[in-house]
Amino acid sequence: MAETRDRLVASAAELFQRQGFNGTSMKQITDGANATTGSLYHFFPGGKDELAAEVIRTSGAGYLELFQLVTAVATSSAQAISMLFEGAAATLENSDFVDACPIFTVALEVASTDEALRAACDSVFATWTATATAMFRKDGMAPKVADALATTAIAALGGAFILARTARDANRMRAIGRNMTAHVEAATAKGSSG
Amino acid sequence: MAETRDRLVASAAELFQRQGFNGTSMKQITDGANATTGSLYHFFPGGKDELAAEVIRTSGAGYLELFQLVTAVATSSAQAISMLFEGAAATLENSDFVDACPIFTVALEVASTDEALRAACDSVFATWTATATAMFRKDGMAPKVADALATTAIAALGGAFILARTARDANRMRAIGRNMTAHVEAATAKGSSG
DNA sequence: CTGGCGTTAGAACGATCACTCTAGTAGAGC
DNA sequence: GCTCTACTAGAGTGATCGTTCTAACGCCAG
Repeated sequence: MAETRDRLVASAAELFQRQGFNGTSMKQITDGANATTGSLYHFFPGGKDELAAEVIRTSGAGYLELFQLVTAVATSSAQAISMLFEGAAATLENSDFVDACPIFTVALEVASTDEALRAACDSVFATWTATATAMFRKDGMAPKVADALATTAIAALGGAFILARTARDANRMRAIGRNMTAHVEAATAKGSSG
Repeated sequence: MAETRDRLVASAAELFQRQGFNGTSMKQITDGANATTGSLYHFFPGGKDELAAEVIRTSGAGYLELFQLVTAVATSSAQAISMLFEGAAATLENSDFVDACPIFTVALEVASTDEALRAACDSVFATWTATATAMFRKDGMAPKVADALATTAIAALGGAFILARTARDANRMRAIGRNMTAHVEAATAKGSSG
């Protein structure tokens, strides 16, 4: 049963995205994973911090893969952004607004209090930004411009999670998505012409 | 000494923006306010939840006032947005990246687990959105367009707090601010001409 | 001085926290 | 069969959690 470790990570990820890092207890994690305390500390001797770091890495890599899939399918950067926000809106609706991104949530919560987790979140954001930057650069955008635009898109997505979930209204996510799509379209036009 | 209540709210607000709702204990709050448990439960019989709701209301009103001040000084909507992000970037730098907005933080943390706090955060976001919407409407924007743009700007600010604080880099906040400023400029031009 | 009121003081409560520890099971290699 | 290793099981640790409770304080009214 090497799957126990995976179940623990999955359980923690789900709980973190619903109730955050500090709001989630080890007991909830083991219960959700059908595992025991002994197993948890066998796989993660570093305790909650080590488990959380693994959750952030794993989830971060998963979302990155998802984004790369979207960019592969999309016919333009703007469409990729549009699909990204629409997907997030659908996820929110389908989970009755309980599921947000665990990384945004944990990042905001522990950035000032847990250096290891802060660094882990930062690494994940860096991979996302790099991928989005590469996409925008294909449109002929200058490196700095593409990087700033990628950062903006990710920030808008993170903020959209906050607002949409707090309002329990996925249309808020969609409205933000439309604005970002238009912004990317404008930036793309300018970048490829200039 | 009616100030004890205020000190408790101020202490809680500061702690919440640094370490979140669940990451902050009642002892930390009373210590920071130079108050005792008895005083805390005298002023807030509803406990941590009631205190947090008051923090959200008070902080929310404070930021609203600040934003209204900015709009009064700014010569355009775009400039107001620019000033807003610049101010946030400066705050982050001056606090060595420990101080974020307590409302964004608490909202993301408890939106799924504490209905009263979720509603309190939602109310605050609604006042912010309404004020920003009104500003954009003065530029001739249609109601729905203005509302979506206001929502986008606030989301970008919230997300910018996450990214800038996690990266410990205020320039990330500034880059996002420049993008949003440009986006508002474009929307303003379109709104007032169409 | 006496009584009442708003506030403070902080000990004490049961619950739960993250975590440790010892005992045990299951399967592979010999 | 035996041993070794990987993993599971869960009771137990002290600390800390949010909260309750009783006692007392300072101050004004009579």
